[in-house]
Amino acid sequence: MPETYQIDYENSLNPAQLEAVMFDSGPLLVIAGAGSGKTRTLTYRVARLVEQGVAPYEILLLTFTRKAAFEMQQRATMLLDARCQKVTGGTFHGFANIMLRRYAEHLGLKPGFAILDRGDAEGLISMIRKELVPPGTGSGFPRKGTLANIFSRVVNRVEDLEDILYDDYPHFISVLDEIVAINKTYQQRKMEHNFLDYDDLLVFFHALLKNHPEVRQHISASYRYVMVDEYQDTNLIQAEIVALIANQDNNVMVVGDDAQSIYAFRGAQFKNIMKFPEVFADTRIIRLEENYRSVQPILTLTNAIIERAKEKFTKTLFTNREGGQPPALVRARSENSQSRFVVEKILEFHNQGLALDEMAVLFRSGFHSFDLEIELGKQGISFIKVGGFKFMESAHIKDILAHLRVLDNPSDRVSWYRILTLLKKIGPKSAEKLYSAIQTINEGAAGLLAIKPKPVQTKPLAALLFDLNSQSKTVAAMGEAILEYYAPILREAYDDHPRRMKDLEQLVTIMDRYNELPDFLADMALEPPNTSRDNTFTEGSHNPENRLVLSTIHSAKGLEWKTVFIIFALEGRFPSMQSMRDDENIEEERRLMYVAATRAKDSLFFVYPTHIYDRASGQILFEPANFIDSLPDDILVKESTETTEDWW
DNA sequence: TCACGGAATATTTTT
DNA sequence: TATTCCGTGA
Repeated sequence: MPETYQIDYENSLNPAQLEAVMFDSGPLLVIAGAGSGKTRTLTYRVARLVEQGVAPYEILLLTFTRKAAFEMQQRATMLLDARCQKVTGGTFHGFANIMLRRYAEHLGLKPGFAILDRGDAEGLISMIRKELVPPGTGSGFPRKGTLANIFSRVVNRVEDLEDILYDDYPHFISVLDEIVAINKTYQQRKMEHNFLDYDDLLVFFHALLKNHPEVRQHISASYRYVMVDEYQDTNLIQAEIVALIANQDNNVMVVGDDAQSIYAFRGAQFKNIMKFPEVFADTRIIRLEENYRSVQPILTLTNAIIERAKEKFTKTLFTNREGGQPPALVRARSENSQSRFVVEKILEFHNQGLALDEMAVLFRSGFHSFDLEIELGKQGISFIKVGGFKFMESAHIKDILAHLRVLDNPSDRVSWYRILTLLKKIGPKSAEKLYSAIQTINEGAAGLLAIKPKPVQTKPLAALLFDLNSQSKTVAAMGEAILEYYAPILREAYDDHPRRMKDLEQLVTIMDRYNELPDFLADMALEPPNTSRDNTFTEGSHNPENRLVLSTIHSAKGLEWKTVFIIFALEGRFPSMQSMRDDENIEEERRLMYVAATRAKDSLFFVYPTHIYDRASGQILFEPANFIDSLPDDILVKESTETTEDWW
């Protein structure tokens, strides 16, 4: 009740935000439109609860990335004080990991389980594929990455593998049996080795809450206030986890925007938002509709895009930002012509004083920017490309981690395989033999030393592992030793080894914070080190070197730029060919277009090339994206890069 | 059995 | 662009 608050909420927030922040107990759904101050609202509410006397550790703040959780904690701390750092914040996966280690025995799990990151999972799958499928099966068979995707979808969408294949990978239907067999072995092998992949973390945590009421009650009672960010991106399992944890007090606040749900391919159900008021009786719904980002002409257009969506919570965003030009749809005659148009415009803006990092080029898929990248290179415009899988690839980091994994879990076949094949003259076959020999000896990682007919090349590795195994070193000291051993291998394998070596040195610095090897390894899987040059770029802040941003739309979510170009706004590219089969997918593409367009503050351009040959379908693409093209001329200007219409 | 080079292939991404 | 897969020669 009306105490005096330290923070001046009333003057810092608009009425809708204020209502959400002051909301006391019970279920609350906040529908937060693009650019409406969603994060602000969440952080103020955390601060407010703490200020009012709620114990910080009784607040659970679930997000999709660690960065988001961390940022909110920081901001709340700045608003109030250090108490906010004690809020339990993290990702669904991170929280599941902690709970599973604590309650592992209830599920018959060993608490020391290792977490497989995406690369590990692919490695294991690839191994199984080689065992089960004869090598000649070639191009009609999914690659390891695709297999990992398929298996993950089965879990996240709670569907049969067969259905997933029919829906998303019809061209692989002919090898259904083999894929099913690989999946079965994959699931078995994880359990044999005490591995959990990312999906397992959620599945097991869900099972823990659902099948063990006493555990559930205990967890539920510990977290009396639950908050979930980006609720439109939760899948069924995550939504149930939220409901199970909240069950005790029902003090659960979820924040999201159904119009910005763009992760259906990994199981996100934007309908979770629609259903929230059904699951929780007496849900209070608050809409944040004031947009603080875009000028009116852009907002008019984005409202028009989303207005045509089939199913949505109705809301109309408004802004007080005056002025601005209507967005443009620009036709180019070829991909390269599109690239040159974008480059020209960027130079134009830049010459007028707009910094490069105030502009972004967005696209549906990573490869859409290839030609543009070349063109930018020619013009000497420096850029940074965000999105794609790069950050988890970094082979050198994985090499180091594999050495540590083997120490932690000597039956980790994937890691053994990795570190053995780094050695000269050791390929798959030799690695396999050595691995089984090590398992037979059963002396842990040091077992490598004890193998009788041992190839000479393994000697240095054996010595290293024996050394690490016998002496009790700190985690960081282990890292140092491995690094010393690994340096020559690195130098030979990569011509950019100095940069990679810096990454590794930083990895050792991170290791210094850990006392226990298993803790370090778990964190590395859940929170891979941000060492690559690309990751110097952080959300919301300007990239330090003032470079133009190229990004997939998925990676651009939550960010904003003064000027935004959306390229390949072309039927068959965006919306993508695969999505054009059914309505649900088309709707997702529409939301994706909405997310892309709402990134722009001052100017917005859609560009599409014509005469694009699509290899997969054999068609020539030339129609502009219908979501955009169908909009009335008074809110969208249609242009062409050619004044003379010599198209053919 | 391994290493290397060329060809084919590619949604979207977080954990 | 960059990664993965396959065929070839040592």
